[in-house]
Amino acid sequence: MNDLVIRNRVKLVRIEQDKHTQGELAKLVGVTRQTMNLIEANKYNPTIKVCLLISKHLEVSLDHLFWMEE
Amino acid sequence: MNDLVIRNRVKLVRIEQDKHTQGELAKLVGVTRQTMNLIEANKYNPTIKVCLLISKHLEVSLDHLFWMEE
DNA sequence: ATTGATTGTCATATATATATTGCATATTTA
DNA sequence: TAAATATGCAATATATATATGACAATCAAT
Repeated sequence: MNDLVIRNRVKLVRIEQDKHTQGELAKLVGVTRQTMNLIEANKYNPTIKVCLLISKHLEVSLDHLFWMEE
Repeated sequence: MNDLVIRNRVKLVRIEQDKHTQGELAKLVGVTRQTMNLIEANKYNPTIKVCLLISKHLEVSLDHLFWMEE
């Protein structure tokens, strides 16, 4: 439809916190590591449910984690 | 996987603002009215892209619009 | 009462988010 | 420097978000 891109700083925040591996976060959220990998690489457009779970486990707001670019 | 529910106040905010009809908001966001209807009825788990577009056009934060309940 | 606009909802089709398995490459740690 | 762990990324399968078209129900303004 539009060519706007969804970006996130999941990987950045996860690494900064040095608390979970990609696989651990995936497990906490309830998705596979591959799905988390694609989300972190900004190659997916995840559902709000997954985003809310990531936000919860990383303890940062949705708005801080996800945004739009043109 | 889990039985947690995603809720939103899209309809509430839209009606309060008295600015767009369901169909107009759908068009602005780039989805069909039916999709917007299901989102407003909390029967869908929309993608973050759609959520960000709704948030943008209603001019409220993601965190204010979407949350989780157990 | 009737018309027009808005909304709820159905049934079917398509696109894509997510799962599964597997393997190669980094990165860390002993 | 080897072994263990973490990450990136294929290919294919499945579940579900979204589209399409249509119609009934609700509500507002005649």
